[in-house]
Amino acid sequence: MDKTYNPKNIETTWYQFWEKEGYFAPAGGGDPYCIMLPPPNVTGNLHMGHAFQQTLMDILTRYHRMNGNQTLWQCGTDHAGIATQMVVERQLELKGQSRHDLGRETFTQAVWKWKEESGSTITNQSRRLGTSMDWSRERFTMDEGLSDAVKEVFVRLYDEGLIYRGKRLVNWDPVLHTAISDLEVISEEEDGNMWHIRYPRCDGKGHVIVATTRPETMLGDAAVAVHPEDERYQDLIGHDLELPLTGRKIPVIADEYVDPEFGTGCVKITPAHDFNDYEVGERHTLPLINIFTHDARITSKTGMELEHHDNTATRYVLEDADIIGIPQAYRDKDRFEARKLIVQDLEAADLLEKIEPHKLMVPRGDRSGAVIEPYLTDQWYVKIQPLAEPAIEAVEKGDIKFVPGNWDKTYYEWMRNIEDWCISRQLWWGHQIPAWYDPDGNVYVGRNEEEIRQKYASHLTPDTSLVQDEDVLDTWFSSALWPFSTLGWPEKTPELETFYPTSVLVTGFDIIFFWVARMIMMGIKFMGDVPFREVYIHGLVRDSEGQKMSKSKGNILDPLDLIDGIDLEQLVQKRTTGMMRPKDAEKITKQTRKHFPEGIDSYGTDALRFTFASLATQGRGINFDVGRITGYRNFCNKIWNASRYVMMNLDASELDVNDEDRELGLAEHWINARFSQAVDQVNTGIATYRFDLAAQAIYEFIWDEYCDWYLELSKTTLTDDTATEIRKRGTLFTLVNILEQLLRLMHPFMPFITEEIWHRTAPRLGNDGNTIMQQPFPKTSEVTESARAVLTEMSWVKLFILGVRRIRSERDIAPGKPLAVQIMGGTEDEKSFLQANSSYISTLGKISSITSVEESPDDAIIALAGDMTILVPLTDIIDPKAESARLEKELARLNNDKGRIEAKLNNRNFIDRAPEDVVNKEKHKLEETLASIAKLEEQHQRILKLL
RNA sequence: GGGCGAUUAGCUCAGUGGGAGAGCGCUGCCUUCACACGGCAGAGGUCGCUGGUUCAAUCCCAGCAUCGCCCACCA
Repeated sequence: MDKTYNPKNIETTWYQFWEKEGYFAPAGGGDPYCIMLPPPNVTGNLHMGHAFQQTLMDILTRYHRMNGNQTLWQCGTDHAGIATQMVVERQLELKGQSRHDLGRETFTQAVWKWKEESGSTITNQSRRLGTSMDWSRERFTMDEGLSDAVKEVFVRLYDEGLIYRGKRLVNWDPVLHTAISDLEVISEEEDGNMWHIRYPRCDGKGHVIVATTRPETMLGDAAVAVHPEDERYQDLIGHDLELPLTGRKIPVIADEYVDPEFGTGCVKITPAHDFNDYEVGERHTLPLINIFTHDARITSKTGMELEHHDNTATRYVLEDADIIGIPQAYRDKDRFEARKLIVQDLEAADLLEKIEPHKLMVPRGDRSGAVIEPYLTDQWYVKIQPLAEPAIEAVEKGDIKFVPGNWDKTYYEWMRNIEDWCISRQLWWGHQIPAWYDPDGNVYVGRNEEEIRQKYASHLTPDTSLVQDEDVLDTWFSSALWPFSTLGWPEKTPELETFYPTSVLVTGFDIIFFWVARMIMMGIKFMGDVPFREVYIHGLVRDSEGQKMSKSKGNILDPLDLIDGIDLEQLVQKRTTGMMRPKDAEKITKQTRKHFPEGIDSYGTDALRFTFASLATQGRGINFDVGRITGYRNFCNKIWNASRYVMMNLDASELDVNDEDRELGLAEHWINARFSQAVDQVNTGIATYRFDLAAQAIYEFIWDEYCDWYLELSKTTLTDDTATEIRKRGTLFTLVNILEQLLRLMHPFMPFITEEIWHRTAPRLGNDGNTIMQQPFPKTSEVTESARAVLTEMSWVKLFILGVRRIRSERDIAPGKPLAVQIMGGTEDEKSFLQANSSYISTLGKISSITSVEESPDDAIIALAGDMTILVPLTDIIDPKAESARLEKELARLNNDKGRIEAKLNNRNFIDRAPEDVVNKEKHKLEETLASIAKLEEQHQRILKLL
């Protein structure tokens, strides 16, 4: 074996082997265990969030597979409507083309082509992480099967009246020309102004002042509202105002929506361009006056008919620029340009009271960055209330459990205030809505045109032409079906039968609303059961300073760079290419050079995975510090070298470790008992999704127990010429046996290094299995009385050794110099511990002799091991001053303890009310402390004499 | 405005109603035949503040301060 662990050589080889052998597919007859991979965008790249999440899922998957479950990790990718379409549109842009130049069919073909080319990027990146997904079952949300499921759901919901089409205000992206959901709108505070505009009264009695952050929308005003009880404006209610610049008259209405305290107490009402105003308009039957085009330019359309708006009683949609009274100068102008003109004109007409700087929340599309416009369009909606109610109930009843538990509050909060889901998007890439229109505009919904012609044969003659709705469905519509569509629904497949409901969903809190809630609703609706029993919500990966990782901040870490390493120049280049704002390049370059002066080292997959596991605490933010991964890379090396030690000793010995005639010493019994405890901790950690605690248990066991103590203890036996053969065999066996079990314990966390070492280890124990993946997870053993005795004995032995080491270190005695040690006192147990383990103690403490004395010599340094006093007489080396100071410090600490315990025990209430065992514990503690103080005090007196 | 959460060693974070922990960093010693990606020993914290409950509070409760996130949003 090499002296240093080198992950590069082994990782891809093992992965290819696993995949080729089909080890990722469900097998065996155990209880099913299934995880659905949140499908990443098909054209995306694997980022730290994916890597983190997939590591956790892989740990669960490998763990359950080893525990004998029939385990499926269902993988696949998402077509990601807007994101993917934008990527391809950007490519066209470079060629000076738009999607309209190609036309819908050619464009979607181009997207498919791009999907075929780049779709494997992210899945291959996943493979580098060692993820044991069942690639043979990989799905894509626009697969034929999944598209069938989408149509099926749409048609059934429509037939039940749970999908409808309506003209409503939506969040309109004027760059992408599509509706987007509330969740895709990001509002951030920006600097703006508040314009105070005078609206003249028609009766000539002056004017009222309205304030707005968006003066251009005044063209679409349908009224001015005041609070019904606002005394200042009672005489105005019902009267008309002149709407400046348009020649229109608008009424003053009374509505409780108005806050009389705010501004002048007069609010302009623009029903077609503001969500609140829309509702006010609905209450007062105001017309919807649409002043914008799809590009958010001022409309120039004329000759339009008044359109009846059928959702409410009698509301009219006004879209005709002449009727609205839009001055010629504004028509076709961009909204921001129009704003300037309008403000100028108002000023010229002396209708502008004042302009105040004002901070406001500006809504922007999360994909395009464009300012979102509330805009009146025809869209498809899912009536959500009937679906939300059982979904809320499922969590209330405990059919679904959130981990950590308090996420259910967030879920309830959203689900109880949920509004109908707008599912149509004006894109070309996605599932086209299965609705067709006849020439009269009547709508027919069905799985395909043929079905519709049959279903509606009474309405349709064979020669009636039908045109399919141009819109596509929101990406999340198909994602919502993922837990059952991937298993074959609407067919009744064996996989569906076996794996639905799935075991757990592992996801970030950022998509609880987008995805989790919708899967729950759809799962209950169409499968009659929840899609998963548990939802484990993990934190989001941020940089070391807690900042979100983003291209524009230039703080992105690529998980593959952490695995393979990257030099500084390449890293800088990677971070500064393809940026939205090239200006930032300089700053990012500087920052990167400062943070990573040497670039990024190669750490290997296992170190990265272990880092992720150890970071998986319950917090919301996971701050990823590269220093952390260094520590776990070192840990991998530690494991590697511990194994190397074991192998070297096996090779050096002629003993057959598989011969069952062997004898175990205290160290062997001890490490076996400790191992069982470690397994227990790992089981608990995984069962409670505390991957950090599980990882910590592994780390501590290996480093602090197996390496620091057991390996050292084993040396005393193996190098002892007087040790018996069966004793040495017992030691060798325990070394390799614990190692082999450890590898299985660690495998879910670190698949590669464990597989590699396992193949060198397991054969020594007569196990010639093909892969560690298919080996059983280690079992715990019961903590017996004798195991407890072993733990007690060993901890005393350690105490003794630590005492000697401290004496050595604090008095600067050379580490190699053997010490003559004297002992005094001690309980019968301690005396027998010492006798039985003198070999361990002498070797690890580098002790030349141990003699028992009745009285302490004056010139000795002291340490305590329980009741036993350890003395090292060192006339030539001792510095009485230093030793006195050390003892004083130690005594101060003990006296402090003594004071605290005595105060407790002197408190009557404590004696009376505290549980008996707590009181006894304190009494015992006091005895020990007093005894220690007595011993140290005595020694202190002796040392003082030397001064 | 509504909701959720955080505040523990220089940094990043675990943790428990009854003796404050880890990793990294730091200090000293050690190139000892698994490992310097190492070994041994050590320094360092009034557990945000103020009250309350309790025999006992870093932990439970209330208030405050600071910070963060989500949702909504007053024109």
